[in-house]
Amino acid sequence: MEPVQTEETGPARDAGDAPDGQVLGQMIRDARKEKGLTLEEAAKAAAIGRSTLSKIENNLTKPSFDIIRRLMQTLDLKTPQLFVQSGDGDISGRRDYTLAGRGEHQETATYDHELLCTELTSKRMLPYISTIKARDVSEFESWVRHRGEEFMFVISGSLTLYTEHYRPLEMTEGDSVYYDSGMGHGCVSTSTEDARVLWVSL
Amino acid sequence: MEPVQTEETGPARDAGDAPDGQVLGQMIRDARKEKGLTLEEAAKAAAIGRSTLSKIENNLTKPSFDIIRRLMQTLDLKTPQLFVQSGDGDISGRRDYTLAGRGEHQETATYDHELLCTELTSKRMLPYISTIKARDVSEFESWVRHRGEEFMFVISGSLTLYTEHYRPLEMTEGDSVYYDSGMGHGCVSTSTEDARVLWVSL
DNA sequence: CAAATTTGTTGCCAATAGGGAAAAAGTTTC
DNA sequence: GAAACTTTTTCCCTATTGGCAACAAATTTG
Repeated sequence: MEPVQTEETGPARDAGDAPDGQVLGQMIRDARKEKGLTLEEAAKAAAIGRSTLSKIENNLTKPSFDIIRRLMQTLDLKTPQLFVQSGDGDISGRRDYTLAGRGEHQETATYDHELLCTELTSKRMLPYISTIKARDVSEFESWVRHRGEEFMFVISGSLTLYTEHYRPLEMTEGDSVYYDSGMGHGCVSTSTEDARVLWVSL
Repeated sequence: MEPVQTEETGPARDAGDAPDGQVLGQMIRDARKEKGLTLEEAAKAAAIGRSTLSKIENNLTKPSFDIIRRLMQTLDLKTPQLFVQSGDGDISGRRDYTLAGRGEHQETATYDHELLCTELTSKRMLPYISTIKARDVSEFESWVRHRGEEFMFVISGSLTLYTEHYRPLEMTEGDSVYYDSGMGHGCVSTSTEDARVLWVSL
């Protein structure tokens, strides 16, 4: 079988189509419409003037940071979309898949990582499958720690997840955990076979 | 066994400690220092005046949206932290886990979703395990479609993933895919048992 | 189809952000 | 410890934002 792995088709990159200069207003307007709010309602909810909102939606003004924040709250806008910059690209209309066991391997002292969907470089989440090599906490010289959030799902085996501020968490097949990866953390296999987990970090 | 599921300990919520009025400057300063940049270097890199940056760091001015964006690029600031509002909070120092099969169920015509780690409401990724009920594309009245990115991992069984712009993708246990969820998409089980997948959307 | 009401857009003006340059504070060097 | 240099803060000024209110457009009502 060939290492078929990635495809790049479809509407692909709409380069300069980011909230940069223009589209921001449109995004906000869409969000507002989607919630079925009028300018006045939305404006009041966000505690800003309706004119201001109008101007923002028509790109007649570059909103300030806190105005944006208020709008995000009101309209349930997710941060990511807003910050797409033309250049660092989004994944509009893209797809990438990885067959079981065909990810890109990367080994450390305590883990054996298999990065998934690596062809899609501009994606925002980082998924990988890891085989836990560590068998004892002492094998970690230092905690893994990096700003962001992390989700972990136990594919097979069982393990203990150590996280700062908390007591160790015993996990087995099918269990999952979500945590602030800014906290130090590390996994240790407790099953006879090495535990395998799926990690998604952000 | 009791429905033990979530824990809230550690440094937890620092309530009004959000970038709201004050802390934003501190965050930016920290980020800059961490990269070992001087005001001038950072300012130049972000294409803004050094005085401006100084004022922002000292909370003497409320930066505009695009200034913030430029800074985020330059300083590798992640969006989430910046937008934490006192109230909806971030997940700093938090952790939440879900034991196998104990997630919050949510059913649709074609899927049976089990939401994971739901106690951590302010998390940015949305992980859930789904059992694919659909057995034929025709069962989808319309594609699922929502702005964002999505990662999927096949836990068991096999399925066909239909996505707009692409030919259907056959997947089995251990395969994974990452795609723009703005594209219409839908899954159909092809194995005798219903396929189970782990989804993480953003 | 005109009046009434609601929704969205434009002027206008006070308040303030952002940049240049000078002053102040902090470092290093001799 | 003063001089030389670097880094940060403070003024000052112009450009823009954001809100109020008047205006225009669209929708509803009688």
